[in-house]
Amino acid sequence: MARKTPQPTPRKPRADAQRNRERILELAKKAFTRSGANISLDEVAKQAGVGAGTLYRHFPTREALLEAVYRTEVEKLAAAEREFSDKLPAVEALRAWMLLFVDYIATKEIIAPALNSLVGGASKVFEASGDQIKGAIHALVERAIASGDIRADLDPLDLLRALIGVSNVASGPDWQQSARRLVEILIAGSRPPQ
Amino acid sequence: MARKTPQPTPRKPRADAQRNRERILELAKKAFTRSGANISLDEVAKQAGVGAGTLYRHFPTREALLEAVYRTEVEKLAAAEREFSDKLPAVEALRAWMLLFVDYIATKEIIAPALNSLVGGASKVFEASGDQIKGAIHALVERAIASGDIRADLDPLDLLRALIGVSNVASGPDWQQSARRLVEILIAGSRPPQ
DNA sequence: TGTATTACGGAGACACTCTCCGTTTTATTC
DNA sequence: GAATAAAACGGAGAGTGTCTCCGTAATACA
Repeated sequence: MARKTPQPTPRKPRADAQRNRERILELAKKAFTRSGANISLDEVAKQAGVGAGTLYRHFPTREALLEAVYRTEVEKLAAAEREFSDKLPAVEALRAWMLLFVDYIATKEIIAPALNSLVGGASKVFEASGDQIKGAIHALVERAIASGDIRADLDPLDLLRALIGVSNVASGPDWQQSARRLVEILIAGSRPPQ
Repeated sequence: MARKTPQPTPRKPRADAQRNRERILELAKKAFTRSGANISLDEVAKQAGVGAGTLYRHFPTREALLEAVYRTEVEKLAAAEREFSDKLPAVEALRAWMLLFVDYIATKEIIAPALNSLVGGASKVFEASGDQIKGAIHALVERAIASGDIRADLDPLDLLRALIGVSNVASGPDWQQSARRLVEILIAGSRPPQ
């Protein structure tokens, strides 16, 4: 009967909690995009019109907040993998996905400074949401290997590392072009020895 | 006549200032290597046995300190470029240098978290010392292009970005191997279309 | 040795992180 | 529509790190 409550204490979650959570996410994304991943969390709380305690209750750490903010985007990337794999030849799918990854960062759908502190430190985003990303590139590479377009001994994570790396050096007006060129280099370098 | 003093007020720099500067650098490198690039600077000052004011006078920002700490290493990288270029065929020189770069980070001669905060933010290391690094890879790539081993339209900085990127994801016991594999991928991907 | 200059040091103002707990809001019960 | 207990709020404040300021000390030079 009870749908989502395994135990005898069912209680509808409070509406204000839900509201606040969404509002914090919304304002946090704006703040991160505007000022980078190191902005004061108290400041984010203020902008969202909540107390610091509320923010920290919903998101215990900065990284938890970052992860929540970008979870949607990460899921979109995972979805794109499925779509590309359905519609495109193996190598094309891989290329398209890598370019999409780059574009997400270029257009600040995912901000580079976020990846920066996430990947750099003892972060969790690329362990939690990261599993999705890893799964995506893993599937793409596997298919490309099966089709014979990519060397069999290629570790998908190598490519991912390089991609993330480029996003770290995201400075200068040229960087997006550079990222695209790098995708081509990576793909070319991943082909099997003829 | 006067060698290093453009103006009429020549005065030998104070010995204690020089001593302190060196001592700070020495202890800072240890501290960075041990605890990462985010350690408290007041703590570094304490370990070096100087006041916070002294540390900040010598190195106004965290990045200034990081740059000074790693300047020696950066110069070694630049020197290695010259040596490799002298002794090795173009592609081999490029490969050797890229591997050396990776090794420096692997062996903590240059710590990855340092590069992390350096490259990510509005850092200066890869503008100041960075010129040396850029110069090195530029020379290597240019020679490899001249010898026909590398595509003529390759931007040397693309390779550098990828290298730095990998160092960011420096986690897990496998990462050094991954970095080496990536170097091979990058080189293979940089060859001219046959 | 005297003196001008340079550098030192650490107290303290300011900023950010994160927690604790008294107060308020909400869902539910009657 | 109250009454009640549970859930969530908010912001003061303790803890920590950053960076500056300026009275004091060390040094180079005459």
